[in-house]
Amino acid sequence: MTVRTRFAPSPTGYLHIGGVRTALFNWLFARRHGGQFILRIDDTDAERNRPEALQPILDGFRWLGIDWDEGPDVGGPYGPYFQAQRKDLYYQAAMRLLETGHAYPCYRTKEELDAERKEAEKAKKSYIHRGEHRQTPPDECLRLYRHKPALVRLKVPEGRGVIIDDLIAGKVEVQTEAIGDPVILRADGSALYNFATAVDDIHLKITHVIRAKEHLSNTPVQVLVYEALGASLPKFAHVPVVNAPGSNKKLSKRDAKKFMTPEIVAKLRAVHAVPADWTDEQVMNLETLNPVMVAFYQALGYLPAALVNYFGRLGWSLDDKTEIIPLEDMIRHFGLERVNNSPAAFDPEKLLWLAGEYMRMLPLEDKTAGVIPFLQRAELVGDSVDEATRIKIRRVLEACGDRLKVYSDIFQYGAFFFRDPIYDPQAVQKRLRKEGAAELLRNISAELEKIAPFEHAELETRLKPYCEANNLKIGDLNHVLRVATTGVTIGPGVFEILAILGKEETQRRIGTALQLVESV
RNA sequence: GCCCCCAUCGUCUAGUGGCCUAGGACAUAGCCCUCUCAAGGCUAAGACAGGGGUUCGAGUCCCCUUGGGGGCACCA
Repeated sequence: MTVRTRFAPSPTGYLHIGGVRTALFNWLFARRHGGQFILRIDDTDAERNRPEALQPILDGFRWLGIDWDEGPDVGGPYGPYFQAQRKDLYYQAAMRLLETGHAYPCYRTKEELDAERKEAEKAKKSYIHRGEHRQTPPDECLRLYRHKPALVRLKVPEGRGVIIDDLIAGKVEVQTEAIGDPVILRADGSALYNFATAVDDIHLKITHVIRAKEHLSNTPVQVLVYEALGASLPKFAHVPVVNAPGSNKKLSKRDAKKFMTPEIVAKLRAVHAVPADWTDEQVMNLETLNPVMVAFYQALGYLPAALVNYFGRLGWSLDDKTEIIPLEDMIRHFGLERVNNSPAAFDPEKLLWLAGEYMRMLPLEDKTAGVIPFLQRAELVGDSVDEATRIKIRRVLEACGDRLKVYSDIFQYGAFFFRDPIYDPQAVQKRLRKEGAAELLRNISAELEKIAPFEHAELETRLKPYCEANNLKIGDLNHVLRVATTGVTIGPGVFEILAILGKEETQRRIGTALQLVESV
């Protein structure tokens, strides 16, 4: 039997990290065993469902390279893949249960139920609902239901345990005494989650249900549905939740606001992920781009491979030391046996480190192609990039070396290559407003004028003797030159910078810097 | 309240009774390299939640306590 796994997001929010991790585990497991990975959309809750929230989810998966064999856009033999379009299936299954005596209609009103619940609470007993039609014969139940549709409840068998042999959580047993007869169908004929999920998983021939740990306590009910429907059980694997950084609380999209610190807002502005004329208030209220969402990392220019590696390692390990696990290796070795059975906290710093490692491994050509959209969004290069610009970008990237961990780091290390320097007052104060700095700059300028070709090696071999002759340290010269030509104190090596800028531009910037210093 | 689950450095993890004086990684600190910033190299600090058992021997098995999580819906 071929392995079939599924991920069933509900389009109520955007693709967030915990979901991606769960989806990735499903995907890896399917790929590892040459099976199929299915995307099913749990959109039965019309109130919370936002149709526009689906596209970002699909886009996010595609960006990460998590593809699905069946689901939205691609179809498949067991469709439709939207629960909202599968209502007939649930209804039919519920009718079958009614016929076979595994379910019964329940005419109790909400008020009555609430009262019973309150009573039980008062008596300090847990409330386990058992409807009066449990004992009613199937044909009578069916007749009643046809006559007057109502809630349909599953008849939970009494006096036995339900055992879940979970691939991650181990053996879990629950007594049926602790399970109230669950509603499987509302009076309007719509299905409830626990029922719809089981019906779908049966219909989709899912062999391995890999999902978040919070569903573990739902599983006994679903197992009972499987049994009532006469279906064979899939394997279950409940993946522990992902916790918020530095906490033992589950990472939640409802936490999104908390992540919107001034630092994050500044970061989003820096990468031009939001319109420049937005107020801080507007950016703060943006719920789609924050560290809980995958789109955030895309906007900042994280390499998708790094995210996949990170999420793969969050709760799963290859061995006792491997951190960087290329996708092919992950697929080859992924297994549920090595998934931890305790929650893991999301660590953005380790993710950043991994992003840097992947960026470092990326061929220059790919890096160039990847960084261009970021430069375009910031309007540092035009919409169409000609060959000369492309070569320049490549040279800039080469000069930046391993400094780039994510694409948006280009703004920090290389923006000045594509626009005039923005002189940082502190840098100017420290390096240019020093005694003799202006004169030094003028002298260097004269020296630079004599250098040809204006290349890294030539600059270095000519400027070093100059320093020695004038009793200067190379650093003294470079600091001044760096601030004069870039406006800031950080960046690639100064000789590389000058070579990329070219003699003319270098001289022009030195001139600007001199004017700036002498104007006050 | 009831039911279920979890527990190794700050964080991700290795560990399935002797290989553990508990290994690796991120982060942290120091040093080296160096024109800045990164990167890199070296070094340091840092954990078996607590208490009982079982055993010749326990991070590893059992029980209790504590702490945490999830569920107990006509949400998914």
